[in-house]
Amino acid sequence: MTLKPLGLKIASRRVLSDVVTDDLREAIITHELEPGRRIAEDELALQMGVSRGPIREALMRLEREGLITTERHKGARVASWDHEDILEIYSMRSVLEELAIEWACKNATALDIKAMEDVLHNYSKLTEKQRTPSVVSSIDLEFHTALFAAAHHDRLLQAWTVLRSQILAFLVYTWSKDKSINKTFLPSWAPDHAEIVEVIRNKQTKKAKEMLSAHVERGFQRVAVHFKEQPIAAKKD
Amino acid sequence: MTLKPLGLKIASRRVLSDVVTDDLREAIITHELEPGRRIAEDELALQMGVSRGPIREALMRLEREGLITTERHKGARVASWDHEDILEIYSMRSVLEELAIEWACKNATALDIKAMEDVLHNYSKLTEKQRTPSVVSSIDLEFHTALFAAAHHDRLLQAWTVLRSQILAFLVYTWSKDKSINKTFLPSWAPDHAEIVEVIRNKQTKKAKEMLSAHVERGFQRVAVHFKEQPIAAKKD
DNA sequence: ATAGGTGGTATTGTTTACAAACAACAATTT
DNA sequence: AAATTGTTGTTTGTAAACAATACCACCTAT
Repeated sequence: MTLKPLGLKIASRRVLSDVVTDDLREAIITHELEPGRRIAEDELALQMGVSRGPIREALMRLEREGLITTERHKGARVASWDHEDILEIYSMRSVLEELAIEWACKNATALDIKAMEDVLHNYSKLTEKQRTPSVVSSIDLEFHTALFAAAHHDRLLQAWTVLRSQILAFLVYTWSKDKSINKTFLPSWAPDHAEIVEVIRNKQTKKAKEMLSAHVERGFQRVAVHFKEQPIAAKKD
Repeated sequence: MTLKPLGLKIASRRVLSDVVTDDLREAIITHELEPGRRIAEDELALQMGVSRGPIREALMRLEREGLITTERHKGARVASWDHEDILEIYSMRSVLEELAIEWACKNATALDIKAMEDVLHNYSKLTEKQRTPSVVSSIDLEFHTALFAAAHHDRLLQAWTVLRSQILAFLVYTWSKDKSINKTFLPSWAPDHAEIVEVIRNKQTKKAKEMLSAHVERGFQRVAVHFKEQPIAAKKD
């Protein structure tokens, strides 16, 4: 008579450097740490109550994600974004998502489709007031993450993870300054994404790629207007 | 009367973790460390005569490059490659190179073009005997690196750097086992790549993308036959 | 007054020591 | 004999001290 072992959820063995990484990422995305801001290892270690080891590890990971930049013997700074960065990020995103949806049409399981539909469902449950820039941005990227997961292409998913962090880092801030988004973007969000799920389910690869390409392009246009040749923050001391 | 300071080439302030990273990468690419091999921090630190700090940093970087895999509290292993990996890598490479050549057609400077031609020139200077798998692989990837550099797209170049390491890691080994390569691949290398330079110079974007797509596809076909459903090394120990 | 050297200070790079987690095996119980 | 528990050894995670580097202000000499 053995007890069923399930339900315990052992909390996935998080280690200090994981906690530091997540906290720092969150601080950067919310602009609690503004772009261009200097990050000293000692200062951060003291503030978070850990030694410099986990801090250094977290900084390396966030550098890989493109959220900070580092120089030899000079330390780290929160990344800042200009028009060129937006162009790079969205051009990259475009080709990656096209590849993703192509693979998703081939490899998506019923479970993968359901995961995407769950995101749509979660969005539909939001009240008017809950649709803040931060929440909608997260859900939007959550959908696309589900799409990349459905491709079953490890390297592609990893590349997306990097882009995703960078997109979140400027998107939340950008949208919070753009009230018009609520009228032009929110109403079409659910039908647009439902349409994407549908073509994947039907494995209409060609149509899927065209739709997603246009989808990403529209996203780029919405964001790009906020980065007309001027950085949102210059590198400061 | 001050001496002219130039010529010293201070070697760009390489730091211990850089040396460890490069040495380890080299060892993995040459299969001095075979795929699946366990890497213990202590052992490696002792062997290279440094402490575990720089070792850990190097391991993290190589994990980012996809040359090793790590698990919580369980350490690192040299990555091993199977058919699925090759499929992922070349599908990724295909879309990245198409984006690269598109941007290169727009942004390449005379210097960028010259850099690519220099690679062609270096290849042409090789004697028959110097055209070993290792040397030709390196020069081939060097050309494509010059192509990505010509795109002037930082994130794209970085993504290529990751793929490049992985490709080198299995290519050198694979080709060393394939004598037929010498007859089918080597003779067409120079004209194929000269053609690519030409369309970039003439900014024939559409034609360039088609050519490069076919070029990568041929590369995939050459490699894929060596990975028919069986890994080149199973995880051992 | 300015160019160039000089030293102090703050910060990163590295080492060493210690703690915690994991894996393998021995001992004990049923 | 099988399974569970305890123990031991190995390896990674973390902390804290030490060394090297870069930055900045000051000083000196022409």
